[in-house]
Amino acid sequence: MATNQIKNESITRQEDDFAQWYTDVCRKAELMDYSSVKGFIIYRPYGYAIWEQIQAYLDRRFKETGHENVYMPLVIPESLLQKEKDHIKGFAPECLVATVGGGQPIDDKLIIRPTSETLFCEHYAKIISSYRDLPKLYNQWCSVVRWEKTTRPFLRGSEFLWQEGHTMHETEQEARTETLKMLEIYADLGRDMLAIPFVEGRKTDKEKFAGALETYSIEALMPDGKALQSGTTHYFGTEFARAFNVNFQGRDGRLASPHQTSWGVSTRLLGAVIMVHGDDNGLVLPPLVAPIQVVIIPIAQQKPGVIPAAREIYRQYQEAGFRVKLDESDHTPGWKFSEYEMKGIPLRVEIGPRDIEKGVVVLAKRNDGAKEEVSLDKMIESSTLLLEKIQKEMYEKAYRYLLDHVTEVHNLEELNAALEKGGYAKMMWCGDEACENKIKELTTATARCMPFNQIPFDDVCPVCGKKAKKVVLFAKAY
RNA sequence: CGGGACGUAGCGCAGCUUGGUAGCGCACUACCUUGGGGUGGUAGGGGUCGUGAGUUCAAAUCUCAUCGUUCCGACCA
Repeated sequence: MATNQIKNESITRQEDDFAQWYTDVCRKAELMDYSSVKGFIIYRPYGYAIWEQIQAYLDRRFKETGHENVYMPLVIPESLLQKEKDHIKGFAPECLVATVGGGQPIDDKLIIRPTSETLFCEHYAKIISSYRDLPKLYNQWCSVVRWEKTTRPFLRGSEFLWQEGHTMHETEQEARTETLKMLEIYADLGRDMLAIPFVEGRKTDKEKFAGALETYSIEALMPDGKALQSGTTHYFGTEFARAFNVNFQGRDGRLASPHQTSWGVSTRLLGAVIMVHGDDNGLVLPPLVAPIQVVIIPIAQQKPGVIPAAREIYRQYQEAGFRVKLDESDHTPGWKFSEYEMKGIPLRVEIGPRDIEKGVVVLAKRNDGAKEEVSLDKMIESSTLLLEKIQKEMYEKAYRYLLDHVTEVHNLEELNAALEKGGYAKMMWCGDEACENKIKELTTATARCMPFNQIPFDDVCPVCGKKAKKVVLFAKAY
């Protein structure tokens, strides 16, 4: 029987209820658990390990590009957060506020950080005084709190883990370059590690970050046809710097305001990985992000010679640098197959009496269920190639799906049809927010981004009929 | 924040309509069996029925409130 016909009965099938499938996978693959407070989840070891893989990649890339890690306080005095008016306007509705400390009321209430621009600015004001102090390229790994009304594991939580980079630059050009450079690193993460093709682009004014002059994002497309904003970078100009009195003496001797950026990705990326690659048997992890890349399942393990053979195989994988697990527990092989499929482990190695006799192992790919027998001396080499192949196949599958779900539309009927099908409706747009609002009203879809790849294909905006200026992707979004 | 559904053992559920002091499957423990797709069996352990009030001789069951989960909307990474 073909592997991919065996369905794990303990999770809802995608086609029956995609949202329920997602929640089932999150819990049954032991990625997370609910806590007793709404929107605050427990990141279980396996889920956290995936995040650690992402962290390791990004942390290396950040450091290679000159960034330093710092840590800012958890709380922001209300008075500080209020200094930049667009910023506070954007975040005030979702702030969690501490009003009592040690049994006494706190006069200047403490806001649990929803993001840390203000803290960074306050600090930068103290440590920047000359162009020689620039650029400042800081990043922090932390969690932030935003009091969300509707929460879903990884996709939207009241607390989530992320990194937030905050940089200050001498010139506008340098800051703008930084904004785009960090977006590229995020796109690399998708392409090189997560096997997710992100659409890169600029946000419309309506969708940009509170207080930013420009926001860029990477957008991923989920199998239910909805888009997921997976990371953002912002160019702030000097607005925050001026509000917080961050200034420096320039090369010309005059006082100037530095140009600022911020950028972040969060544990939402886990949600993207789960949805983009998962199937009815559970999670499917790209090899490069998988905490365990290879799982070894001994068959008839109580028969003499099986466990020693399995351990020897384990040793070889370890020595070759694979992230490998050997499961010697006394569950049946069938149980173990299901278990590790649920957890999305890219490659399974089966070793039993028949294989030992023949001097082979069976290798099974998680992404498509394909099985093959290889001789022991080719095992490591084959596994290396298979993991590369899996990574590539997963990216290509996701990329094909993306291409199939970008539809050029020339009028509102086509827009509706494209959104009905799922995915992005690619449209020429006049640039007027009123047209954006109208589309949202009619379809609930929002402008995801103006992609970098701007190839005009029509002259007029389908909503108002005026001259079109930009290519915009609309989609329903998480 | 609006609308729906749901909270009973670690997980998934039945019991509620018609109140009488809690049950099933999985998981867990022990032993046997089996092992190449969640083996089969025997014997066990575990629950103040989300929480708080109320009605009643008596509440998992009826009433009200509250908290949480989930789905669909509006708002946001």
